[in-house]
Amino acid sequence: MNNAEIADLLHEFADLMDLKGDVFKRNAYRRAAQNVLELDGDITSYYREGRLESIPGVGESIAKKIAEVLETGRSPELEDLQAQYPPGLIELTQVPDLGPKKALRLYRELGIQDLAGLKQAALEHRIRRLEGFGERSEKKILQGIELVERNSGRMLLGDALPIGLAVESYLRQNGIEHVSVAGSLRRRKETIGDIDIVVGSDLPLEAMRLFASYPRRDAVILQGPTRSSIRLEDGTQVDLRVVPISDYGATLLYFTGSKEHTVELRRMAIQMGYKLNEYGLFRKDDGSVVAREEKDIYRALGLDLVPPELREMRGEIEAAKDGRLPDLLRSEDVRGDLHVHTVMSDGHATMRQLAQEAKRLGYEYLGLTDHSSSLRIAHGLSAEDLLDSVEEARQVSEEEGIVVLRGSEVDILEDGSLDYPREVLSQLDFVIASVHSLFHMPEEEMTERVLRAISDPEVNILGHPTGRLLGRREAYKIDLERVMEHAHHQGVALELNGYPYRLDLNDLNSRKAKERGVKLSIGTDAHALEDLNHMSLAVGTARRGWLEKQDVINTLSLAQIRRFFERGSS
DNA sequence: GCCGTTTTCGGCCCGACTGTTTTCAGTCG
Repeated sequence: MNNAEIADLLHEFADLMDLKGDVFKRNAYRRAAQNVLELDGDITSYYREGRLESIPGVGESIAKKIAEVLETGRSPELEDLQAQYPPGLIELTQVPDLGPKKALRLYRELGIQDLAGLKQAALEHRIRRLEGFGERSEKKILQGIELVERNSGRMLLGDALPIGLAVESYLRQNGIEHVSVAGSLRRRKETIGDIDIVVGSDLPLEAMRLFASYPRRDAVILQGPTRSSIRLEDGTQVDLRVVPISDYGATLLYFTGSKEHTVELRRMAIQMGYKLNEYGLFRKDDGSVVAREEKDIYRALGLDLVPPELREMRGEIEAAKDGRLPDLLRSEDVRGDLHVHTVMSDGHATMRQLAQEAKRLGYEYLGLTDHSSSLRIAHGLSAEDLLDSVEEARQVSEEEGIVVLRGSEVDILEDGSLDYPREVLSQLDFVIASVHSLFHMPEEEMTERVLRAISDPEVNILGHPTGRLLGRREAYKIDLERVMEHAHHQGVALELNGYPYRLDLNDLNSRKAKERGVKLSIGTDAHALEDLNHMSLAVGTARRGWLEKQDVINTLSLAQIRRFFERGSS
């Protein structure tokens, strides 16, 4: 069993504790699950070495449960608990305003066991007859079920970010000074639940009116004194909260989260004799104000300002305490995009158009990486066409005043060999090697396949190293630990691919790579001119992975990056 | 169930909102 499976098991314990009504045990299991999921290394080695209890949140009892599951593949205690409740009960709590308490009552008093049963009971007006429920609750439940069925998935960062930033800049351009996206969007999480915007204004009605007249809004769903929601033309909902300017900093901190991070800040506040809420940091005894701005609140708690992307309870509090927060990568550090497709394979823009756009974006160089010949579906280039385009790249470079690097995204074939012969690859500026086929290999085979590929001295970057597609395809099974070790040894960079469905490596694996001394290459995998803008998604993910400028090869100057690409010829 | 600049027991974040209630439990963020 791997870390994720153990984490799932602990989450199941947590869900069941929720039903039992023990929120403290629920929280304990959740914390343990989170830490197991983000564990540096394999949980089985912790078990073998008797170090399970060194994992934060894992004590004697949870360690025993983990050990038992690793040994026997089963957890009798979990099975006993599961037997006490129908398996569909947890899904009931996905319906808004239905928590464990109500779900349990619906089960006990009406025999409702799952979403389907809930829907039927609501339609038959059986719910409104329960004490504490009424007609309105019943209607809300029906609406809630519809929401769960229709919208169980979250939005991609790539969809939410441009929308959120556009609304933000609209408000700013119309005179609102204190405005920011909040929530998981501000933290640049790979998927987003809601687009939340926080405004600080002493003229709240004005701000609300401005928001309600956003040009691309389709309808105003809700408009109150402090909260408004609009629906945009494409169906996306955007929520706005307006607070007095004096509360803006604390409110933004609060709505940015993560929940776990802000809970920790509040705990620290209490220990110091303070109280932290969405209005500010106050002295517990006399209620006087200690701090109101984000950075002042952090400082008063003895912390450096934690960038939003790091607020995930992954060690940022300790780092902020010790002045060890990373100096995170910035968009302006990136000197070129290293993963771009042209019309020669499956892209929509020509080399020249891409060069012009890259120059407009302020890049010094642009790496073109069309697909190789075996990838028929993407019109992979023949070796001849590829080599012919090397000369074209030189010409475009001269004429457009930006360096166009001719590379390739070469397929890693079944046996780990590459899709072009070495004498072809050696004439290119750089090479990305990627897996595009046979995703279901056993882990050992896939790992060997990739290791062999990056052993080739012509390869400079391993493209989208896990192959996952958000909401569409799981990562393929591969021992990233070994891949990172080998990449480090070989002087090969791992890619952080900024394509909205990929973001691969993800935040956690990017951080692992960095910690192992592996360099990252961030690229957009652009197939059209506007896709070059996906660099912001890659940078956001890189920041969540604690990456700094020196961890990323395409922050290097042209001369330096050429040297990096020369690894094989030395 | 975990954990210790108050600690091996007694806490474990805080406030708003909603719908159902005449004083509040449950849920959410």
